[in-house]
Amino acid sequence: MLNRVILIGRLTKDPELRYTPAGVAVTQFSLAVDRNFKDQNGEREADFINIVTWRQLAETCANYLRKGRLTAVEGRIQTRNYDNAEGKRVYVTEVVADNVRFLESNNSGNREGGSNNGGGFTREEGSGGNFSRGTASRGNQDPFSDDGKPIDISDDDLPF
Amino acid sequence: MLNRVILIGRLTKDPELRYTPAGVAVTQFSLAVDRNFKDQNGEREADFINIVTWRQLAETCANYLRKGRLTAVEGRIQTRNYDNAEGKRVYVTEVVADNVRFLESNNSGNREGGSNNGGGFTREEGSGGNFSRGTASRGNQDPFSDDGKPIDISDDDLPF
Amino acid sequence: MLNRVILIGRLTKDPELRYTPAGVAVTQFSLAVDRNFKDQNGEREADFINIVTWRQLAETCANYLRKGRLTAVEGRIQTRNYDNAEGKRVYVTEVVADNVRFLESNNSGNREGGSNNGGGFTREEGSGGNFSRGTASRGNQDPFSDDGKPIDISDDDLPF
Amino acid sequence: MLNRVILIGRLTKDPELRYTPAGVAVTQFSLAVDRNFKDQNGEREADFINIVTWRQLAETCANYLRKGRLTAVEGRIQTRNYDNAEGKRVYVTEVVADNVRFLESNNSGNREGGSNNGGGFTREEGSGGNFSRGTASRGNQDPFSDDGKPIDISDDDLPF
DNA sequence: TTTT
DNA sequence: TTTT
Repeated sequence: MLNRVILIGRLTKDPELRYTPAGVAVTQFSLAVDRNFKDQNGEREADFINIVTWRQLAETCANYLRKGRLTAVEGRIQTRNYDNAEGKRVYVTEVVADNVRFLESNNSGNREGGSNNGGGFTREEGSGGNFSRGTASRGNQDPFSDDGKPIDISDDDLPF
Repeated sequence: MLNRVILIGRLTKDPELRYTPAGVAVTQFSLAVDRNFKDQNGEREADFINIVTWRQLAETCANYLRKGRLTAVEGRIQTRNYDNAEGKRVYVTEVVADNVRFLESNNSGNREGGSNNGGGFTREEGSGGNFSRGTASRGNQDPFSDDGKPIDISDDDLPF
Repeated sequence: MLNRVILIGRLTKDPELRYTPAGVAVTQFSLAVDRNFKDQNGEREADFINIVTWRQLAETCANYLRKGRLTAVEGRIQTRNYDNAEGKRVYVTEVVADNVRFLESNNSGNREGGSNNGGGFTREEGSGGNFSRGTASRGNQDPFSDDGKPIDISDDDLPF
Repeated sequence: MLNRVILIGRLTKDPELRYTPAGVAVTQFSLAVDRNFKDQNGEREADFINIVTWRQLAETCANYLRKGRLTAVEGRIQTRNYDNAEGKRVYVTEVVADNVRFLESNNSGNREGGSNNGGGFTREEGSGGNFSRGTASRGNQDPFSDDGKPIDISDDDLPF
C-alpha cells in the first residue's frame, strides 16, 4: 500500500557495516530524533529509531556517517520477527532507508576527511544494480551521486 | 527534529479503546501495510505496524474503525521501553497518529451503521484541549467534522 | 536534497494520456484534496493539485483512474517555466508522482471493468526499464505490479 | 483528505515578513531544492518552491532564516487564484508550512547572532492561539523552544 | 524572481 | 480548468 517515513536526527553511534552470506552490504544505525514537545518534567525526550540501509547506500552511509551527525532519512517502516536463543519470539520494527542525506560536513580530520560542501545525499540505486559488493570502498569521486530505487534481496539474506 | 510517517493499510483487528487513570482515551490498533514488492517466493508480504491514538481521535477511531478497513494514518514514530514481568527490558516502536482517514465507508450493518460518503477523516485537536474525557460517546452528528490546525484567516487578509 | 509529497484526493476529470515526440507516455490529472478546516463561511475548500506521471505508471493511471476516484499519490514537487504565446513567462508547480494508489475499485461497468479487490497500486519502474512505449494497452494481467524508481527523461520531451 | 509535504533546501533570498490588515504575521520565502538526478546536460537542476508561514512561525522564520540557509520544511500544498491587474486569472501553488527546521546555525555575525547548537525548529501553534500579533519581536530567550501538538500525558498514565 |  |  503506502508506507513512508521521513526523519531528521543524530546518529547515536558510528554505523555498523556488515555483509550477508551472499555478499550484500547492510549498514545499521540508530537515529536520535528529538521530540517537538517536553515531558512532564520539562525535559525534551527523543525517539531512538533503528535504520537499515542496503547495498551501495549501505556502503556510503558506513563511509560518511558518524556518531552525532545530523542526518535526514527517508524510507519505509518494516516489521519482522525471529525466535531468539531462548526460543522466544522477538518483534522488530525498523526503518529501511532508501534516501539518506548528510546534513553536516565531515570537517573533522576523520578517515573520510572529505568536506561535503553543504549537504551530501545518496539514494538507493536501481535494481539493475551492478553495485560493488563485498567491499566498502566505492572508489567513486562523488559519493553523493544519484539513482533510483528497488529491493531484490530476500530477508533470508539478513545477517542479523 | 523531524519525524513524519504516512501509512495506508488495513486494520488487523477491531481497535481497542482504554482510558488512563486520569481518564484520557487511548486507542490502539495494528495496520497491515502490504509491501510494494514480492519476496523470493513471489509472495507479497506485509508490515504490521502498531498505531496509538489519543483523546478525541482515539474515541473517533474506536467508534468508526473496524477490522479490515482500509485506513490512512499520519503521525510520528515513537520508541519507549519498560521492564516486563520477568524483569526484562522490552523495547516498543509504534506510530502515534495525529491524523486518521477512513478510506472505506461503514456500509455493513454494524453498530456504527453510518455511511460515510466518500472518506471521513479526523485530526488530533490542539493542545489547549478541553477534550471530552471518560466517555466514548461524542454525541456529534458529524464525526468527520473539523479539527486540528485550522487557519481562521480569509484570503482577503493576504498582504500579497 | 529532499522533496516528498503525499496526497489523498479525488480526480477532477479523467486523466489525459499523451506521448512525447520520443514516444514516452505522460499522463496528467488534477487531484481535489479537501482541506482539514473550513473557511470563514463554514465551507470546506479544496486544493487542486496537478499531477504528472511518466512511462508505465502513466499508462496504468490512464487505464485505471477516472474522474471522482479517491486516489493516493506519492511524489515530489516540480517547478518549471516556459514562455507562452504572448511571450510571457509562465511558472508551473506540479507533483511528479512515482507511486499512485487506487483507493476505490472500478466496479462500474466502464471499459476497464476490472474489480480491484481492495486497493491497487503501482510504482514507477526502475531505470533498467524495457517498458512498453507508444501504446496505452498494457496487456498485463496484473496492472498493480511493482517496481523501483528514476527518471531519465528530459523536460524537452514534454508534450505540453 | 491528506496533504503532506516535506522539503529540505536552501533559501533563495532572505524571507519577507508582512502583516495582514488584521495584523497577522505572514512570512514568505522560496526554497531551492536540488533534484536527485541530473538533466541531459549532466547538470543538477533545482525546484524553486514557494513557502508561506503564518503567525508566530512567520515571525520566527523572519528572525532566523537567511538566504542560503539549509532548511527543512513540513507543510501542505495550497492552491489559490486571483485576478491580476490585467484581469487575467493567476494560479498559485505554494507550501503552507507548519514546521520549519533550521539545519544550520546563524554563526555569521548577523543581527540575530545566535548560535543554534545543532538545529532549531519551530512548529505552528494550536488554533486556540493567543499568539502575539502586530510585532516581530518575540522576546523569547530560546526561539527554538517547543510548541505544536504537545502531548501532556506521562508514560505512567498508559493503560498498557 | 532563484540556493550551495 | 475543478472532486465527493
